[in-house]
Amino acid sequence: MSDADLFRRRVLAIVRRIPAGRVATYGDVAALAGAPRAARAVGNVMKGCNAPGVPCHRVVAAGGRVGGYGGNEALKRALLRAEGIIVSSRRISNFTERRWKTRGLPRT
DNA sequence: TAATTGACTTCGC
DNA sequence: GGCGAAGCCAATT
Repeated sequence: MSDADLFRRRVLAIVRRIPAGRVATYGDVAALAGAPRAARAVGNVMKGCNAPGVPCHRVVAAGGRVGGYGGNEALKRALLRAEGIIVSSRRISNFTERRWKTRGLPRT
């Protein structure tokens, strides 16, 4: 078990904790995982999406952008919308409300 | 071990 | 709103 594996496990655990109808950004997940600048690394972990029960579609990009989904970005939008998240083209309209906040403080 | 890649983020044009 | 460049981190080859 290497640190990298631990990081991946941590990311998956965090994503799994995202409640339905809420979304978190790659940066947020990365920060919770212990690497505030590892948004890209989080993306790499999600790419695997090996763990079942992990709603990878609830992880979106910063600024309310949907981000990607292995090429099935349309599916991701559909899943999010099905959970009450309003998505326009590639942006989440109510992103600020639906964002999964652990501290309740938006960045200033 | 080194180089490349990617579901990122931010800034500038 | 769209496109490109630089910076960042971990996984993969």
